[in-house]
Amino acid sequence: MSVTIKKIAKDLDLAVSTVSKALRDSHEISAETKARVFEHAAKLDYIPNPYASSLKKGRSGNIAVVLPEVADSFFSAAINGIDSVAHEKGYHTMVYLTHEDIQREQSIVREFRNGRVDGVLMSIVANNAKYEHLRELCASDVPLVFFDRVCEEIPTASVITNDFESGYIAAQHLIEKGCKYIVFLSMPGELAIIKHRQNGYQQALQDHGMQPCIIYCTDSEDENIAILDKLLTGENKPDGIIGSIEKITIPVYTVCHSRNIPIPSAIKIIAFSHLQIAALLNPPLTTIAQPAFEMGKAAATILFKTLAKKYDLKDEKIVIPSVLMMRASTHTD
Amino acid sequence: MSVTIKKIAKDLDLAVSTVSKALRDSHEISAETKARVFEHAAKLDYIPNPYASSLKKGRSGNIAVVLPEVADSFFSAAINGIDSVAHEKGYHTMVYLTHEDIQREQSIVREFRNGRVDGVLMSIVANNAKYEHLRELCASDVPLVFFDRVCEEIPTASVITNDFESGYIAAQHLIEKGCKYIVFLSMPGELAIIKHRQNGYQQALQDHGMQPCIIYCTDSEDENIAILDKLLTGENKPDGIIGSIEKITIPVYTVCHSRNIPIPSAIKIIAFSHLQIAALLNPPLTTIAQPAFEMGKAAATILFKTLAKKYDLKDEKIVIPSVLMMRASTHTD
DNA sequence: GTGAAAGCGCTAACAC
DNA sequence: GTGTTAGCGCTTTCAC
Repeated sequence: MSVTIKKIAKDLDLAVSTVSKALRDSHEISAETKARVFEHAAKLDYIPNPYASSLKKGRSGNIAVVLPEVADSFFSAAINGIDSVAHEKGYHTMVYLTHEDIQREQSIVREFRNGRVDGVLMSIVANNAKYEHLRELCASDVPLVFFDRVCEEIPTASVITNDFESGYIAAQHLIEKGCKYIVFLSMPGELAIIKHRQNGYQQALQDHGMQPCIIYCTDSEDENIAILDKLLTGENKPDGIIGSIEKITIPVYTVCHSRNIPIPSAIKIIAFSHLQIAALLNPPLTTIAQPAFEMGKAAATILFKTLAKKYDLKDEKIVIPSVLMMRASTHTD
Repeated sequence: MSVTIKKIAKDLDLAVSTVSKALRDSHEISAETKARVFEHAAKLDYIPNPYASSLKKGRSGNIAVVLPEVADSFFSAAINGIDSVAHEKGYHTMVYLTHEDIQREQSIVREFRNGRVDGVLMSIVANNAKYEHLRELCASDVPLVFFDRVCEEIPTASVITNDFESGYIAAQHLIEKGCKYIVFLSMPGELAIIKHRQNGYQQALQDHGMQPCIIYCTDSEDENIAILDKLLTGENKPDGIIGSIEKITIPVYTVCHSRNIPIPSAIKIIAFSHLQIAALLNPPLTTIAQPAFEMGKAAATILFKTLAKKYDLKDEKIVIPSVLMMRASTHTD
């Protein structure tokens, strides 16, 4: 096995406790002894066993990040933001993917209740109304911070973007560009962020005396293509589309291309997306871009604040606004 | 604190060792006792402390994934592949981002040598020829598997794609499409995968009696735009471009769009990229797509094989071929 | 200023 | 079949 405090103590003819204190630069150890210990530790390339000390101190030095999927560029950026804070604080980041599966989320979260991680950052699965496992996690005193996809029934901190307002802005943008029949592509389930975007959309249409129309997509890209193909080649075609989440973008463009539906002249498209490459699409896609990196960073910052000095998370609600990136899919000039 | 074996033992008037064995379904415990233990453990919602047992058994149940950056879609897909195996094996995944910084890579890897993780999956930073930290990691008996970006000086397992051949195929594809002056966009440094792609490119050009031309890009998107703008508006313009890594794609398209250089008539573009959305670019981008998910999965599979039963990693070299996705940026029809 | 000892939660000999 | 004991590597009283 590798080099331990015991070995250093033996080599220098000291007690393990002395070495332990010296390594932690305790004031009760003489400068001379500290110097000897440090030197010998460096020579042997001593690296402390993190889990031995975690067992003693009751903290692991790890945090968990729980995500529905990482393929989505939003979550990549969020992990970057989280890691930027965690690394600075000397914490290690464990990543868990739920793949939108509530059972998987439950079994993952369950394990957090016995010391593997000191805190949890989480974006919950869609299409679900179960949250007993989250309640239990909080009851176990493991701090939990939601970001992006929050569970509003759990009283803890959250970092979100202004989804209602963004939904309103997206709809208003299409209305200003002359759209008369705007469809909102939604996802089934209880996901708060989509609900809020949808409500913003509905409010905007109502404010302009227009009739909302919600279409529900699924998790299958093939099914979504079929749904959209039917919508865009049917009787009552929309002239504006709002994609409520990033992955709906690809099927929309795919159908418009395959059916030769010109964007933006026949139909204008705006999507909630974080993709930088949206600017290079054919045509460039107007997006509502979420501040993913900043949200991850803010969520991690809150978590480390409570890890450093416990305080009540439930009043910590941060809203970081999304940004409308106007491009050619809604805009002729 | 939370419920421990000790508490269960006390409640049931048993010894801790009996409870421990019962929970692990040991044959030396009576069915009746096991039943009592299981029932009581379930009732108290007992969750074992992973680091207590790891301290004892010398394994943490965690693996590390070390990546240069996670924003790139390749690495998102790779993490998915890794997680799919790790989750099945009951392991937990820790993610570390080096941001292409060798010092950060060194300090991260150093910490792996004392039990925090049982094994490491790694894609090394570019632009670097230091690997003493990797050698030390291997010397500490922590199994290391490279994927995608390997360090060839370290004798351990690796999962890569056929980079030389792909570079050759990319060049050949452009030659077949009529290109006479093909530029290869490279990155400075020692990165093996780029070197191999570049060598394949050079071989193809040589085989066709053509003169290779390598242009080195940087980590700055602005600088790359300047470099490409100069190249594409200068004296001696190329009629074919090969982008050696995904992130070079955006500046190439940006410059072509801003300078009104038509693709593919004036210039044909092919890029090494994993982006699905390449099909929606303007025009759709021909790519050499790496099997990111499969590579991550294969690398993780090798790691768990050696964690289950130690064997010599150094002869395990897996090559998973990339796929040419022919699209309109190289192809008129 | 240094050391001895207890113990974090769990496992694994080795008794009985 | 069950219990006792020692100990993984480290921290932390508490003696000296």
